[in-house]
Amino acid sequence: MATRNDRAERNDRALLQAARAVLAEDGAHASVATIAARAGVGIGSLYRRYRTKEELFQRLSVLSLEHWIEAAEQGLADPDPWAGLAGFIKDSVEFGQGTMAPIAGAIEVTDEMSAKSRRGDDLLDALVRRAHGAGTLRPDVTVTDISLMIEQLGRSPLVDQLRKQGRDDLLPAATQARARLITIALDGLRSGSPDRLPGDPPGEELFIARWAPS
Amino acid sequence: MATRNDRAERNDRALLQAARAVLAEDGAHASVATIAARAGVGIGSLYRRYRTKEELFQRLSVLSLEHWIEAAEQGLADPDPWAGLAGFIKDSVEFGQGTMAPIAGAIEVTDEMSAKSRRGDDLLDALVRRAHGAGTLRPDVTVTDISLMIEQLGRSPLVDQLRKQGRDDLLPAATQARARLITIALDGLRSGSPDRLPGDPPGEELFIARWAPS
DNA sequence: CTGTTTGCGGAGCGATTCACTCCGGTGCAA
DNA sequence: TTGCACCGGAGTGAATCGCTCCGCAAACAG
Repeated sequence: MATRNDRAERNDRALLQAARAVLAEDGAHASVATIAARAGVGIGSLYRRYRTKEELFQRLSVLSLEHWIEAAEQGLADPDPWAGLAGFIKDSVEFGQGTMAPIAGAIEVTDEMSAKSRRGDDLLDALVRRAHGAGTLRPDVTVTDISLMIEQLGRSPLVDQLRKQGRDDLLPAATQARARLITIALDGLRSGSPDRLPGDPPGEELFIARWAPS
Repeated sequence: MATRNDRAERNDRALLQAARAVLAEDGAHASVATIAARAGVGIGSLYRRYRTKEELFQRLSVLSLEHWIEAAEQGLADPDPWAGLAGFIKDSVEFGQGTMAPIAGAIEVTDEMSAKSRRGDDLLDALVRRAHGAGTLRPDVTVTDISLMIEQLGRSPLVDQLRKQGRDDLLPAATQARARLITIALDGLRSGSPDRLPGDPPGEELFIARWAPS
């Protein structure tokens, strides 16, 4: 029917997907021209849908937060506390939650964003508490440790760069290599690890501060 | 005595240190103006010492590789194979070896760079083989896995961004938080981990390709 | 103390890139 | 065929890039 709307919707999806990819590759200086080109869409069309670059990134943030919430809910739905937590971490890392980090502080946080962020934090908190209760998660690990790990593993310099160089042939190998790292890290999260974690447990203020305007 | 040379040398050190810091914060689009300003040095002075931006980055690469080699030698000097490897990994991550990744492919690789890189690879290989022989390192982990882990942990988006925002008060907490992640990852590297690592072992071609000109 | 040298900081240069505007063209709806 | 909604991308001023050049001050030789 509405072939016009169909196309518009397809363009919108392509734009958001391209924005995520370009953000991962170019980091903070991702340009709208690159995003539009990657989406196969004119710059003019991008600006009809989003009045400004910031608005596009805000929309992208909301979508990422929604994915994050959904993944946490799925993890809680798993009857096995450890499998639920591990699946959530794997999903978040592979989805690329960490790619949002470069724009933190550079865009204004909308009410919708902070609401969804709070909701996600609560879910993750429940997920971690449940794993602690079951005794499968090493007791000295905190929620912030896990958030930090997801962010740290979520940006793969190697994958980003290979993509930028157009070495798409090596991409599967690089992604697989990262999957191995995730497994290693997850094993380190299990109970019964030999070393005590050093230092004081990190607080939430680390993650709150970064979204403050610079 | 040679107060002139003294000052020049101090400037040079400040430049290199600033270059490393700015590279960590701004990534690929680190500008010479920013580097000079951070070092408290005029742009003109920077260009007396290094004919071009590329030359500065090449020098920085050599110094990083030298640190990498030295850390590996120290690790091999440790009589305990596991402690030697773990210390090497910790040192490399905290030194920030990963911050060099953004300029890979953007600068030409000098002969000195590739020679030192080869030397470092050999040392790391020996370090890993020794740990495997002692049985303390999980057998399915390869040298590439470890290189990748160092790079992945070596860039801390959180630390970089907090520094960019001038929240120096939170820096110690953020660094400490990363130290916890290193411990977790190291525990995951130990023998006796429950999960087999997924996928095929990654090959070296991943790291070789990235230094090729795009 | 004087004249020379040496390294210094930063204004300025052309080229490039940025986010964003504006308009002629295209193809669907009637 | 006519009207028009939407599209792509050339164009715009501003900002930033790597780099050059020059006036200046301090350290040297005499």
